[in-house]
Amino acid sequence: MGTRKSAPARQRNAVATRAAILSSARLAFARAGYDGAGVREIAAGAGVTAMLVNRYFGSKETLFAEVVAASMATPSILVPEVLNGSNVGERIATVLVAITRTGDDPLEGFQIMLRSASSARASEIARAQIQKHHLAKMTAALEGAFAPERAAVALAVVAGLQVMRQMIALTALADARPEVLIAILAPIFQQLFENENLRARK
Amino acid sequence: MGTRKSAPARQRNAVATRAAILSSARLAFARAGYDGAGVREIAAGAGVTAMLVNRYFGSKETLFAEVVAASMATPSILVPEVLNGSNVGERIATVLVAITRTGDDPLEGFQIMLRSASSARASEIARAQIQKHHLAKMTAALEGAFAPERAAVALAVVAGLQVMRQMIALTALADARPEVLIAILAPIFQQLFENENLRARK
DNA sequence: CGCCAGAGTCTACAGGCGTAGATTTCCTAC
DNA sequence: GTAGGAAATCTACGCCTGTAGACTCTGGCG
Repeated sequence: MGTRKSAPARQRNAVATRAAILSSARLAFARAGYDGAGVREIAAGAGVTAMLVNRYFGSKETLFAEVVAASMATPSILVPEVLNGSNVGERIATVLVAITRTGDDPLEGFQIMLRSASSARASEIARAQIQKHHLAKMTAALEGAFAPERAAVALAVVAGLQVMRQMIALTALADARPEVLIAILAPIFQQLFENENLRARK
Repeated sequence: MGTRKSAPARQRNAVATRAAILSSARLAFARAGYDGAGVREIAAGAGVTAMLVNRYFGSKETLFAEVVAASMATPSILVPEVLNGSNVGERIATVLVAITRTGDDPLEGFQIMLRSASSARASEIARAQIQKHHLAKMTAALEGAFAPERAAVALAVVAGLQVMRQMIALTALADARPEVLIAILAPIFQQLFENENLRARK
């Protein structure tokens, strides 16, 4: 790897290096969580040394915060545009089932959050970002009573499915035929996003 | 056996010590997950030294497996007895909302699993136990099509709520009035456990 | 062509981790 | 009352962690 001569591509480029570190960190945190991913490992993934990571981001925690902010800022499903129209439930369920099968990109932010949930500090960071980026927009897009709670429950269902299907890998979920899961999940989201269905129960 | 003198309590008692270690480990794993809980910390919680832990359980991983097995074997909600009768959804939602408010005992097994989900090995252990203890019984108790998938989705919803409400602590969920959450969650479980609602969609 | 800011690395520390082997302490049964 | 053996501890090893400070190298500018 360390060919010191003949200028191997980006050799002394601050912005590119920073981006490489950020990208490597996102991958590492998604795979191992905040505690599980080491600074040296992240640095190696970006082709630099550990110290450079701290030189650019100050500390591992700051780096994590930046990664989470970036990951959460680029959503995904449950975006406002999808929350309206007919067949909400089925449309969301279809996308969600497809995505949680392979562990695709769009839910990387959730993945990082879930794998880092054992660290109190990391959870705090994730909560702030999820509320700012996801909950706020969803709540604004929802009509009817208890929009924040319904949005949060929807996120919880997504998180739960991701945990059980991808991380724990329950066979019943991992091996299920997509149509079956969609049939089960669609009514859940339909109910959460249909305004008529909810009324105050004071 | 009998307390011989004054009260050094358990001083040299194998079974009591073993139980104390197991109990301390359950607590530690629930708070910090598999990677986050250290053997020395677990030992200190039981009033012994680290080496004794390994002497009794062989290794940290074996200890974890035993803790998970014990925690999962003593459920909790979503037991077969509750899955029948009318108002299933509302009954389950009520219990679940009450439990996830304080982080009570019954879901300790889930807590351990969720906080340890970043470790591949720990997830594997948790999956085996959850399938053996929870999924098997729930599936047997459910009638209608796709019982395993419906049971697994129900567990996913429980896990998601626990993650978002207790670990990430989304304010919308943590501060919500119980009646509101129950009103939102009840139809979800009702739908999952009502047999008539599901039909093959091949 | 020389130089210098800044990109990048090296060495090192202080501490934590899981665990292996030898050693000490105490309960119990004869 | 004493020997046996289990219960419990002590010391230690090798590895990994995050990060601090001093260091070297190099690309672009005057």
